[in-house]
Amino acid sequence: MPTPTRERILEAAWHLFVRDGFAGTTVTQIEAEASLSAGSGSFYRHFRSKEEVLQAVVDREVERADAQRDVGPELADTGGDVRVALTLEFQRRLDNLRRLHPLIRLVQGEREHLDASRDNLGALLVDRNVTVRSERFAAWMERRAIPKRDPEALATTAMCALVGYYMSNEYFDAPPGGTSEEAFVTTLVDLVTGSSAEPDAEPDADPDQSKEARARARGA
Amino acid sequence: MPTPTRERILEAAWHLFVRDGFAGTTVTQIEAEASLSAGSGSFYRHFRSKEEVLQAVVDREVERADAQRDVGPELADTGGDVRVALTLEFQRRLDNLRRLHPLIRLVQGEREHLDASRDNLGALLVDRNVTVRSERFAAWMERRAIPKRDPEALATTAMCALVGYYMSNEYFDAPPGGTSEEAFVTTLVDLVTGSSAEPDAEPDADPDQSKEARARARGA
DNA sequence: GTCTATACGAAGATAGAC
DNA sequence: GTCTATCTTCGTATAGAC
Repeated sequence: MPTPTRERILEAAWHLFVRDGFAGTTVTQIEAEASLSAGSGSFYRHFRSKEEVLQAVVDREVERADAQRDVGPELADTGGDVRVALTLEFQRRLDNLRRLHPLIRLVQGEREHLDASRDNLGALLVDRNVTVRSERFAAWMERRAIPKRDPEALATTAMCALVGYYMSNEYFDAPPGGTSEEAFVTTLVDLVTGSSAEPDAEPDADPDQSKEARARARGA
Repeated sequence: MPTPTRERILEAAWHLFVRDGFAGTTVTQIEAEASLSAGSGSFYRHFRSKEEVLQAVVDREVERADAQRDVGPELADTGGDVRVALTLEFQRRLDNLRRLHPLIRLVQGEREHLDASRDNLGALLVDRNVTVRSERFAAWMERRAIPKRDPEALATTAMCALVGYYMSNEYFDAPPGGTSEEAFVTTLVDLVTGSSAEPDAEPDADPDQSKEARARARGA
């Protein structure tokens, strides 16, 4: 069964916008990539303008991203080890940001055409994550697994660190400060759990946060 | 003494690129803004192409930013209070990022034309800051003013948090997670100094990190 | 070095046959 | 719905007088 033309146009536009940007893509290119005659206005039987297809493409991708959020292996099987759970969560968050990179870049570059979609993406990338993470932090604080703080502010700060690491990395094609992802995640986990990197100087009050646990978290 | 035409063109291009982007700006507009006859090719007596003036504009702005780095009141007069010093430093860093926002946006949006400048800006924004901050962190760790960690990784993580907060804020026109800048900075200072937000649960080992010190830092 | 005038090409969009 | 053909606009860049 052949793909409807409208779908083929959306797919073609998505690929071309990601590769060449909105301004760098021509309707003629989109037509060619969608197996329409290049230069014919057949495109315009399906969308009124190039801007309209941009809107449609971005909305579709945001919807897809929303549907696929939190897909992956369950995180419940960490044996209650906070460090391991945090490490996996942070790494997954970085993976998610990287996966969404084409969409983020497109929305950012074409912000003038995409006010509504930008808000949707912001809610998806930032606010929902802060909400989820702050609830988890609050639960851990209740169980005294991590030091007590304002859960919302802590979640925001952790998420900002992850976004900043991802951004610096993608912008400049190099890990910021030459710090590897592993070292970065470990440090962030240290900060959130209130544990020090050097066991010598560490009070080590909570037996759950033992050396083996940290080693496990680093190895994962 | 009249400004040389070349300077007027650079200034005009800078303003227009910031407002409308590179693709959204025409040579004719630049000529008009530089008090040349619109549509005449007088522009081309000074630059070979629109791309060339983009390069020149960005290079000039990066140079300016570099020259003005670390301008501001001295931070030495914090009475040796780590929390106060960190709070001021972090706030200044956010101010710096905001000040450089037009340049960052331009370089980011036009990355394809600006490979070299992008590297310069990356070094300026990220790597130099990590270096400076990690040295300061190392000194504080030596004096046991903050918990011992890998100074480079800590500096990177703190800087990523600041970049992430700034980015989320600018992208989405709202503080991430609804967390105010003040609460964010306070939390980041808490994390770096290893102090908890709630004194009840705090060991309070170091007398220097007293309640008054924290109050002072918050008020600043 | 600045102007008037214009060449040249690219790209968004439409008309009308099939 | 797709095609061929074309309109129209706009923007880079150049030619040549002053």
